Amino acid sequence: MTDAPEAATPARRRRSDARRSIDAILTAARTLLGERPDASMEELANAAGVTRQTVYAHFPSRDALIGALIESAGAETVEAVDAANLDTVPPVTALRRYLDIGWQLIRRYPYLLAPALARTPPGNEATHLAGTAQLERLVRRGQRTGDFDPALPAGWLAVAVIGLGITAADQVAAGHLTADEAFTVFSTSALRLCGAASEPSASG
Amino acid sequence: MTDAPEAATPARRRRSDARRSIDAILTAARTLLGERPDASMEELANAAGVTRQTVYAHFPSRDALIGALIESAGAETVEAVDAANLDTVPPVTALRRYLDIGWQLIRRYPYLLAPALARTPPGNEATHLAGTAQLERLVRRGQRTGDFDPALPAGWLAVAVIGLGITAADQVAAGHLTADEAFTVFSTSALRLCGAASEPSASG
DNA sequence: GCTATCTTTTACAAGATGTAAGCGTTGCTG
DNA sequence: CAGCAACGCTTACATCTTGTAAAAGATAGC
Repeated sequence: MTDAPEAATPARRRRSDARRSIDAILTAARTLLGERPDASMEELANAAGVTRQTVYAHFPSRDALIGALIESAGAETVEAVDAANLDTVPPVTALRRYLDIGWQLIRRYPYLLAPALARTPPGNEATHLAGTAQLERLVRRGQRTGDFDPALPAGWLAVAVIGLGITAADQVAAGHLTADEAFTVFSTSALRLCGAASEPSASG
Repeated sequence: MTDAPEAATPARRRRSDARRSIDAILTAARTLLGERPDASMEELANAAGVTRQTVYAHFPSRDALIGALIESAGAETVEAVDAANLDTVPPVTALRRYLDIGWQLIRRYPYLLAPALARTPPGNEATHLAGTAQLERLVRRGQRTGDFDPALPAGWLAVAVIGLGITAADQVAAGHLTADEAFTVFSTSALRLCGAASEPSASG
């Protein structure tokens, strides 16, 4: 999950306290950046219980740290989606499951949609793209089977659905919707956008 | 249009060169921040042909400058929407016009959706809200007349449509779509989201 | 216990944001 | 046209933040 900073070195042996520090930094950054995306490196280090230089010892720059966070959350989600066996269920059901997983991602890692962090640091677009690629494949399958409207390109629908999720999360953050309300309108909107035949929004 | 920085002082008399400086700063900031949202105040000042301190003479802080930009663009758009007489045409037509105006706003002022600028500086949420309020009213009218699906709350649909526009603009910026393609899928998606009966996407 | 590794301390450099005072310049206005 | 007030420019300073660097102390692993 929480991968080593340098992706180049395949499996460098680290001392236990080093791993502990890295984990503490990532955890502290997750929570603190979720509240204040412009927190300084010093604040991050203090929250993690280490000094600023220790942070730099593991992450060469601020962008690298943020990149590790995004990478971590993205990989986790891709894994969850893969484990959900979306290819073996009807497209509408698969989309519902995908929305559910994606919504949990946004809720658990609110820092992901913090404006200052939204600009993807170069290098880790791969994971982000992997997430949308999964959705795009799902949409394309649904269009082939006739469950989704093929009028709009699958690539667009994928990013549009993700955009709707971000909008919904923003509404929660702004206090305009509760989390449950937001997920309901998000799901309904995403299904409608994909042209799915309107079905009862039964959970599960 | 380009209003004075301090909204408190109602109509303070300014010298002509002061107005010229303010205008040069705003214009330069528009273009430069559109390209590089993290441009420094010094770069902004140089682009405007003034010194950094002159910028600070008119805008007390960076956020204040950005706020003035957003305020300016927002007011301009609200004005354009008001002038479009959206209340006197069928809701679907009105929505099409609104999408057109909104799209032009995004295209003309790409800096508006730059991540670093997206966090609205406190104080000028009013104009932004005014823009969505217009859309929300439009959607609500369409729901009353039966042209739009009333299943989803109008407030959500309004922000969701705007979110779709931002997503579409992002796709253009990322080079995944041309501007024309993006507007097409954006319009189609927005209409579908509102539950508008599918009509030929005739322009005008 | 020894040693490589990790953390901390201390120091430095660069860049950005703001603040402030002094002086020259420009544009109104009488 | 002359004077005054407003305005812009220069210079200087303070602070915060990022990032680099080296040396000394602490710790884990063997």
